[in-house]
Amino acid sequence: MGRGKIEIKRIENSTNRQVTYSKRRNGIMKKAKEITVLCDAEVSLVVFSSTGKMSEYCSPSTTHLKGEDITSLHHRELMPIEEALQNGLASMDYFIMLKKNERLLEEENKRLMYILHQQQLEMDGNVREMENGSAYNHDKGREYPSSHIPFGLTLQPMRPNLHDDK
Amino acid sequence: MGRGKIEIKRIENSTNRQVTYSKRRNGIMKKAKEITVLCDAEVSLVVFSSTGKMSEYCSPSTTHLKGEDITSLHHRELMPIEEALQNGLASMDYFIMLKKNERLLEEENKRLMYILHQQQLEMDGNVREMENGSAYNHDKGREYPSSHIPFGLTLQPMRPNLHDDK
DNA sequence: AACTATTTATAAGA
DNA sequence: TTCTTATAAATAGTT
Repeated sequence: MGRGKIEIKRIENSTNRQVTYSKRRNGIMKKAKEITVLCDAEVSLVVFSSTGKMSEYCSPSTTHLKGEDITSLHHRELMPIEEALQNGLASMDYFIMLKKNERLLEEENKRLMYILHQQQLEMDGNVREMENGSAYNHDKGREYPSSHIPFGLTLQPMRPNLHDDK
Repeated sequence: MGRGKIEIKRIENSTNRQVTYSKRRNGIMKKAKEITVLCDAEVSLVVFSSTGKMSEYCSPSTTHLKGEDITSLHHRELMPIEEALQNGLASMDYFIMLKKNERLLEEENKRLMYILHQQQLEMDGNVREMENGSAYNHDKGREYPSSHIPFGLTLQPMRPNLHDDK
């Protein structure tokens, strides 16, 4: 879409490549914002130029979960994962599932950090309260202020041989 | 770019919104591929529809780290994170940084799982070898087969009050 | 799922 | 580089 048609292959001229990069980066960022607004979508877009410079766009609700989304998100996405874990799926399956939702990955990361911290407290002999139930807490939202992170899924990390354990 | 000009605001009609989403998602994915090829760029694009369905494009070298990229990636991205952790930044800062790169988030998740497992082994009294150094391992790639995950960054999760610890 | 009238993006030129 | 503009490409509304 310009004065002439171009083939989609690497632009060898470095100056042209940079100019085209700049124009098209602006274009794709604009498109990302538009689809977010028009279609109520969530978008994460990260672009690195060949010189290593990063540009990024992230739709607002991807950064922080909105309260009203949490329950439906849980039922749509977390429950199947929880069931899969309870059925003893190995960690690779677990990650393949997690990969389907970046927010989950981020939250799971936070929760792992929390569990890790709890374990460290326990190892240090100064744990206060350590839940051992497996039920997901349906009552609370899933925002994790740095000072207090609720305990969620009971994870069974890195136990690859539980498939037939039932 | 259509029969009529539209305002960039949420499309209220659900059917139209879905149709537009589908068209524009295809469009932005195409743009992502094109800028990758034309400009030798790296792109990560993840889009969620309002119904929660994910589509993603990831330029080839972003999907799986190529050997030759690892060192430069490490210096560009991991080192600052490692330094930040060692300087005692709280977990929120940590995640904001991690958020800049989905690969890092996923890998960090795997590593947390690994550390967690190691701790569990240690608590069970059957740990075999537990590294305690903090140096990142430059010699190996960063793929994590489920059977053996290398130990990477030494994390200090959930210690929000270390800022002035130096 | 196609079709097309228009708008939008952008390649090349200034 | 930034601005311009002819043209290619994307897509809104229609069938």
